[in-house]
Amino acid sequence: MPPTAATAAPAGPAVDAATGFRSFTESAELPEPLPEPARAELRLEAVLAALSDPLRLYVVRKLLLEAERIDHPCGWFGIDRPKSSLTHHFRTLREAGLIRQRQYGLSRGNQLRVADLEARFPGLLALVADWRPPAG
Amino acid sequence: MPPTAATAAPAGPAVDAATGFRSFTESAELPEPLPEPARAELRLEAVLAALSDPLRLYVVRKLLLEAERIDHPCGWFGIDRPKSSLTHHFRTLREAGLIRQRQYGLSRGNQLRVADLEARFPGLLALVADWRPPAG
DNA sequence: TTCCTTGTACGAGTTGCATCGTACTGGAGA
DNA sequence: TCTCCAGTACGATGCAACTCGTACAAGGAA
Repeated sequence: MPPTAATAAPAGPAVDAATGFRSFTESAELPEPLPEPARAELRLEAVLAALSDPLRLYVVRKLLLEAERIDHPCGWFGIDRPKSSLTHHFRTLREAGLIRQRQYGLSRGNQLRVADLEARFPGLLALVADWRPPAG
Repeated sequence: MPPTAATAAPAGPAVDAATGFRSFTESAELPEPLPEPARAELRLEAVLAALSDPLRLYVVRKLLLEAERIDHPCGWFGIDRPKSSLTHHFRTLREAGLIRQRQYGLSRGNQLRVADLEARFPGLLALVADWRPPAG
């Protein structure tokens, strides 16, 4: 944590002009993530509980397969549920340590914690990648 | 599945005289398992939900590390809970497809479905083996 | 300033799960 | 036959999670 260096940086991260996606190549420009467990604090029970819900499994899988270096707001996932329900599920994922959330003005970027998860639970994300939804 | 061969076998499996443990080297002698999902029916969500409970994680890990070729009754695990609670957790594990249960007269043998789990969810059991209980 | 958008906070209703006491079943041994 | 024993079945309780509607906060654009 640099004491004062980041304050002069622009408010948001670099944005691809064509896609509107935010890039993570320059990590110094990013706003601080919302509260989350550190890598050493990740609990297998909590991670598995978070992944035992098909909706959250879908979110994690979509992030894993389609958003490796880019984060996306909640609306990007195309889930037809009330906003308050999505808030609940994304917070569950963040508190279990599966995703990192950053605030960009209005929207909130969701990024999978690939490195942390692979370090603590190697092979787990491969199981998520192989998953298929129950019926459809 | 041999059509009629197993009917003439003795009631129980081979038992080690020194330890009292039942061996699975002669599978033809075993009684039929209790109802369980077939390998192709295993659902990742259900398996992860079953493993999200620390008590069940402990049971699966103990079976994985200490009972590879042998099954054990519920009492063997040394869990200080009422019997009705243990029935609930072992049934949850069986219905999710993690363990196989066979009736030997009075007691019921619990065996981890290592081959099925490795085939459907490779690497999952390695995560269970690395798990450590929360505090103690 | 006014409106739109993204998402949170709060609360209520509902469901499901964990826990456990009690009664019961069915085999094994004295 | 009588008793013990491993485990089930049933029902009650309490708690946590899922779902959702509504109200609210805050940035961005007209």
